[in-house]
Amino acid sequence: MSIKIFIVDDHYMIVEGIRSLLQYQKGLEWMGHAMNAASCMAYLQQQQPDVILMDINLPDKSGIDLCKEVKSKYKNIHIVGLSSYNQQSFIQKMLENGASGYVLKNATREELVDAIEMVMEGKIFLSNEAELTVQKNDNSKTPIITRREKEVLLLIANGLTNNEIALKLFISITTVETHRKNLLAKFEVKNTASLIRMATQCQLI
Amino acid sequence: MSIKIFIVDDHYMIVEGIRSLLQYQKGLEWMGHAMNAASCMAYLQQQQPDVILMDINLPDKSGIDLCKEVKSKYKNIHIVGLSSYNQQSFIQKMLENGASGYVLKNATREELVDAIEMVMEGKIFLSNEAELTVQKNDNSKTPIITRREKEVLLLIANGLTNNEIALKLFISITTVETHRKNLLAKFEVKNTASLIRMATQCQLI
DNA sequence: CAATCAATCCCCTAAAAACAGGATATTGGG
DNA sequence: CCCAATATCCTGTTTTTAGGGGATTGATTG
Repeated sequence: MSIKIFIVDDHYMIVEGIRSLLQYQKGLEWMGHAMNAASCMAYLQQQQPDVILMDINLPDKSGIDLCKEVKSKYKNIHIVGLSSYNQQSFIQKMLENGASGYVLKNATREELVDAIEMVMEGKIFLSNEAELTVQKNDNSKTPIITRREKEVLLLIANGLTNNEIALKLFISITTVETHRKNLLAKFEVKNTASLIRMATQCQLI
Repeated sequence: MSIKIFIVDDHYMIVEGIRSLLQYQKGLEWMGHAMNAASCMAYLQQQQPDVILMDINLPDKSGIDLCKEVKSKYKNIHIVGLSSYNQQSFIQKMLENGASGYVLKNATREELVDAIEMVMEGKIFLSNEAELTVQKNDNSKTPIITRREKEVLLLIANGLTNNEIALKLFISITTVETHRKNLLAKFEVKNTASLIRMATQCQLI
């Protein structure tokens, strides 16, 4: 029985490219594609593929979120993340949200087919380069910050002072100072400039 | 006579996708593709296409540089930039370096064909969204800063205090403060956090 | 249940940055 | 050569951060 493949990507060229790469591959059945998260979910109500190739960047919501949503409703669907960015944080988040693999958009046909077959066997597949990235950045410098801290961080990035943040969040200025203190500690920096810089690099802003 | 098309992109999926999109389009002839700048230049020594679709991000050099190189040797080749990023700075640099058009990777077949035909007529083609970006950011908010100011900006971004910057640049701390003051004024922000944020957005950091 | 973590609040001091309002060389381009 | 822009320096005041101590509450969780 063929493995049923579905693609979610808003780039025609990618969709066409994958279709073209896979079309004469036996054992695979092309079910179609969606260009955004909403139509993907709508499609899944009618039919379920075995494997979804899913772009990280969709117009209506991030592939990372969509991944979670799909997996929570359809446990048997295997998801392979698809992206041109070889960024550790994305890879990790996709896997945390239930993805079984991650393929870069410069993958070859062989890599793509491998990925599909491996995730069907319940294994994890990562593109060569993606795997390297994970290893290289595994002891990632991105600190774990709490929800509140992130909130404060964003407001700091927007140029608000501690006082303004306090007013906005209905908390004491001393609390804001504490959050800020913790952020500086977690990012291992000693002032606002570095904080914003690091946070930007960690794509938290 | 058919328009001869050549593609430079290191993503198989994109190359396949474009080939697939254009293969039954009459009036177009697919010449082949290169996966990097070097093999593109090598190919051009043998044969010259009419239009090159060129990715912005290549493994060995940026499409922006390759664009310049190709145009300096082969004036008659029309170049269409190809990218998933809809970033004004890239678009502008491609055009400055002799590109005739810029297409996003989520373009439809029609858009792609339009682009190719338009640039062959010597016109400029920009994807709808790319055009919007150019317009929106044309009166760009990126302020003009002096060499010294940029130097100071970078050091600020690296987390140095005014004092440390003063020591490093062999200038008085008051001078650093002045530069900082001017930076805040030019970026129209009122503290370091916003400054670093804006500077990052303007890709100055 | 004890322990941990998140979020809140407080005090204190010193350092740093923001803001105001100047001045003075230097220099490159019209 | 002159002017405008750049870079430099100054003296103030006020606001904001950084960094050092804490403490309390509530939720989560092994």
